[in-house]
Amino acid sequence: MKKKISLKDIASKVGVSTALVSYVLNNQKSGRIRKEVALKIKQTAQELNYRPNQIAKSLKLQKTFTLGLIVADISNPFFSSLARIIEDEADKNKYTVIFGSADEDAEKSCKLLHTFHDRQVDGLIIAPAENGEDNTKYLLDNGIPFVMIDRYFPDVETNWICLDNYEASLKAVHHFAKGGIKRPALVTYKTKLFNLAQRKKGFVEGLRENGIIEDPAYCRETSFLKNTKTEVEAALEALLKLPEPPDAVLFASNILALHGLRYIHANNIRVPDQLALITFDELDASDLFYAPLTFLRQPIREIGQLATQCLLAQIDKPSGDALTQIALTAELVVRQSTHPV
Amino acid sequence: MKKKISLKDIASKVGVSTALVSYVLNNQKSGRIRKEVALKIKQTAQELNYRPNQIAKSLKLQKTFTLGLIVADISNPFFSSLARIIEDEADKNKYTVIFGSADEDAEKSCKLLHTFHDRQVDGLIIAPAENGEDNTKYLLDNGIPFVMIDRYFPDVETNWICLDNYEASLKAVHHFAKGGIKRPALVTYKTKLFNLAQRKKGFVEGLRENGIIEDPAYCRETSFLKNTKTEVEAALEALLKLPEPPDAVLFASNILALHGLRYIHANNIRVPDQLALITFDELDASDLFYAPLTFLRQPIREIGQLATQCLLAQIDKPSGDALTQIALTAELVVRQSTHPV
DNA sequence: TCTTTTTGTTTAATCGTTTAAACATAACCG
DNA sequence: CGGTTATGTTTAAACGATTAAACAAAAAGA
Repeated sequence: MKKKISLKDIASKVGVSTALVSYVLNNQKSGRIRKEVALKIKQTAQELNYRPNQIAKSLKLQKTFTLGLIVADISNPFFSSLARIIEDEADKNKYTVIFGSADEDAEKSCKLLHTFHDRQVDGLIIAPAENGEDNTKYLLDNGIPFVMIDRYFPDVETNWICLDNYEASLKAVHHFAKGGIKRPALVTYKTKLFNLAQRKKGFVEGLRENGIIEDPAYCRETSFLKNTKTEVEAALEALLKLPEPPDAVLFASNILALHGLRYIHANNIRVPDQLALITFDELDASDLFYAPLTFLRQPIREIGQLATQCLLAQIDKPSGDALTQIALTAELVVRQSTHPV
Repeated sequence: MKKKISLKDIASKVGVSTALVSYVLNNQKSGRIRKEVALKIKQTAQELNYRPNQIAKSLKLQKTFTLGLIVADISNPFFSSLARIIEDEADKNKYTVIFGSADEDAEKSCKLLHTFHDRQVDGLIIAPAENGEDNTKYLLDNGIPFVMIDRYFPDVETNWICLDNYEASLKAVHHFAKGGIKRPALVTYKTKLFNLAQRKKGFVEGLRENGIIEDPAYCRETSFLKNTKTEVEAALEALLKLPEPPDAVLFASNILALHGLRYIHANNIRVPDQLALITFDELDASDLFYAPLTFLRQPIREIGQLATQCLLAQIDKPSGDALTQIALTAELVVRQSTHPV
């Protein structure tokens, strides 16, 4: 790795002090510097292709212009889309993003958090893991600016930008009911994560509002961290074997939907006649499935942008202790999987 | 942002110099330091929850333990999967990854490259953009370790880990031919990028080897950067309107395939009877399409791991000027879209 | 002419580490 | 006992920037 040109190199070439070079290149003390000298410095900097060492700058200024992004898995399309939007928004403000996947594991999340803090990131955008309350405390104790996305802990006061998951599920069930569905089922994860809890709660409330009796047999929870595929398959199999099988399923995430659809497809289950479907999040597959899928679209762009803006605002004005807590509305995109043609 | 504990804090609390603290915490001069003092320092560090400032460390050591990843678009599942693998591989070696999306634009790519270089990344993994040869020169001139993935410039000597795209296409055409296909078409991008050029070349060679006369009408190139969707649709429409329409299509990327499939689905084109299909890369949709898709699977894990390892090796031993250039084999996953059941 | 102000530049400290070299003090040796 | 060696710790420079403060010289004012 060839050594980069430093202020010193320019200074010695021009025959001035590094201080002067720094002043000139940062357009400071503009009135006081001899024009010829300033010009000479600028030219030399250009000639030598000078670019400031951001590490040195960061150390001195106590600011890295770096944001840390902690998600469950960057290869999950939901998070990678979010990452892209955050990247663009950060870039607009001259920030760079470092990322890490925590695999829904509070310990990994904690490790990443430390790694990023050690690197002096100016702030963090986090999709926290289950049981990640302690991590949050660490962030708060150390006054590290951060925003949560996708989920949050209702008992901890933090900034967050999330979907209104309760309302989204509710909307889904109402849509089912309007279409004549009598026994909708829910396939979700077994987890305490607030966003998923709310999805379930909304589902249950939806049943109530439509006068459908809640029966736990219609609400299946699969392992969150592993065996998801086989458990989703098992869940569907169990549902379909019920004396009165459900006539609709709401999948609480894109991953669940994907596994579920594979099963449904492989077993020639007729959608929507035999089973109407709604999924959280869109899949590539959503409109390619023989019965294009009705789904709840998250406003990913808004989430990413608001989260980044909220974070940057916090970084710029650490005093502002007003919390930003935004629950955005999901759009129900209606297609054939709930619409017998 | 609360200030972090520094070596100085520990030093003054214990009553020794920062040097000693540094030696102790880095387990250096182990023989020479009084055990009680060492213990005291370690305890105090623990108590105060000391964590070294990586920025300061980076500045001093001229090493950041950071890798830069430049892809076309982090939200493209191909690249986000790669990103995840690179992340894990980097993490195993105590590196962190910063990423940027260049949108297949050499200028954006150049900007990212500078941003990352300014931040003193130890090396870069790059999916270079069309006309990105100059960027490559910059990297070489400055002795910045880097590896290319997915594509490379055959005229520039660099490290790269890519798919053997020529062979992959060839394989696809042979498979078509074996299935009785007479007039396979190709839908690809209009670009000089080597990987896509090779995909085309392999396709053409496949035709030749199977005694099919090459006809430019069966090889459609869509805009790379925008309007891809409409151009793919137009391409398929044109193909199907030919006096002798193709009986198969090879899509040269996941995005092309996605647009193509939507068109095919919307227009009730029968797969594989009317049109057999092979795609580069898997989609969520691949096995959910009513005729599950035959596709060319890239060894993403291998690409990511080899690229990271190659980069780290370069960083550790900059003298080693032997080039790593690896073309990996695609696996043809055969399913119904080329198999009338 | 002597102060005061303005103009232009340098000095030196600082950010938080690392590390060669210097410096004490104690132990060993002939 | 004087000189060497071993042991334990500190000093100080360095990484590459920023910036308050000091400084010097020229211009303005009294």
